Amino acid sequence: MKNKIRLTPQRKEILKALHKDKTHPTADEIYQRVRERMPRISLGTVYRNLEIMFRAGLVRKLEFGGGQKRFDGHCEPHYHVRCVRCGCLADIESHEEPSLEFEFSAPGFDVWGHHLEFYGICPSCKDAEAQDETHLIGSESTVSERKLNI
Amino acid sequence: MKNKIRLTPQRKEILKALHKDKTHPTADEIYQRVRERMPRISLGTVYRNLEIMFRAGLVRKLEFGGGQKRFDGHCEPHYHVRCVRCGCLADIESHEEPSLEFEFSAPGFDVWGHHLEFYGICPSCKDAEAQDETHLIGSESTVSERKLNI
DNA sequence: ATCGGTGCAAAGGTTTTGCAGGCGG
DNA sequence: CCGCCTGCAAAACCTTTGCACCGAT
Repeated sequence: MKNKIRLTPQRKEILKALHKDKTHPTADEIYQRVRERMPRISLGTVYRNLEIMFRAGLVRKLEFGGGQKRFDGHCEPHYHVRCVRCGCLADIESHEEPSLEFEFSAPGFDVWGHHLEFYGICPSCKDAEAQDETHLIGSESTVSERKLNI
Repeated sequence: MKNKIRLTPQRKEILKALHKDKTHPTADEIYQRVRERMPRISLGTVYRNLEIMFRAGLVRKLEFGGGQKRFDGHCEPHYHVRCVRCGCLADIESHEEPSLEFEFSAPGFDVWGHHLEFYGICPSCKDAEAQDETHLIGSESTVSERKLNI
C-alpha cells in the first residue's frame, strides 16, 4: 500500500466530489461533476486517478453487477444494496456488528477477503413498477429491514 | 420467472458447454467451445442466449470484479473465489451449512437477496508470484480453509 | 533535468442491437 | 402465417493507452 501519491488539484476535486456525493457515482458522473469546477479536466484523468487513488486506499471501487463500476469515498467497512432495475447503489445501515461465521475451503487458494453486496429494488423503482401493469412483485415482503439467513 | 424458453440446438450446446466446464467461462470462451461443434454460431447469439437463459434461471451470471462476466451452469446455491491476479473463478466447498445472521436496514429498499464472493490468489498465480522477485505476499497465511468473521 | 501528472485523441475490449432471412408451431 | 430465433455486421459503451507538453521537485 503506497499511500504516497501527490494530491493534485484534479485529485482533490475528484475526492471532494466523492465525499459530497452519497450516491456512489460512476467515473463518468464524477467527471461531469468535477468538470463544473474544472472544465478542462479529461475523462481519462478521472479514470487514471480513480484507479490510483483506489490503489492508495483513498477510494473504494464497487464493481458488482451492472456494467459500470462505481466509486465510494468512504473507506470504512460497510455494505451496499444495489437496485436490480436501475442499478443505483445505497449504503446499508446495520445496527449490530455484522458477523458471519462460515467455514469453507477454497482448494489451493489463499483467500484474502470477501465482497458482500445485497440486491433488491429501490424506492423509486418500486413506485415505478407499482404504476406499471399488474404488480408482479407486489405482494412480496415490503420490509427493508430483516434478519438475513444465507 | 418464465421458464418457458425453447431449447434450440444453439442453447443446448451452450448449456452443454457450461455443464462440462467447471471453470465458469466467459461468453467468449463459451463461444469458442461451442464453435468447435457448431462453427456457424455467432458471438451475438451466445450473448443473447446466455442472457435469456439467465433470466429463465438456467444459468448463473457472475459479474463481480474484473471486466468480463462469467457464467455458471450450476444453479444450486454455492459461492465462489476469484483470483485477484488472473481473474479466474473457482467454487467454494463448504462443509457446514453456511449461515449468516445479519440485521440491517436498507432505507426504502426491498431486499431480495445478496451476492457473496471471496477473493484471493489461485494456486498457479501463487506459484508465479513466488518465482517473481521478493515474495510480497509470501509469509501470509497459506491456509485455504478458515473461519471467516466479517 | 527529471519525473510524475495532464489533456486530448485514438484504440481496445466487451456487450448490445438492427436487420433480413429461416424455422417451427 | 406469425413469432421466435439465428448469423452477420455495425454500433454502443466503458475503459485504457500513447503522446506531447507542463509544472513541481
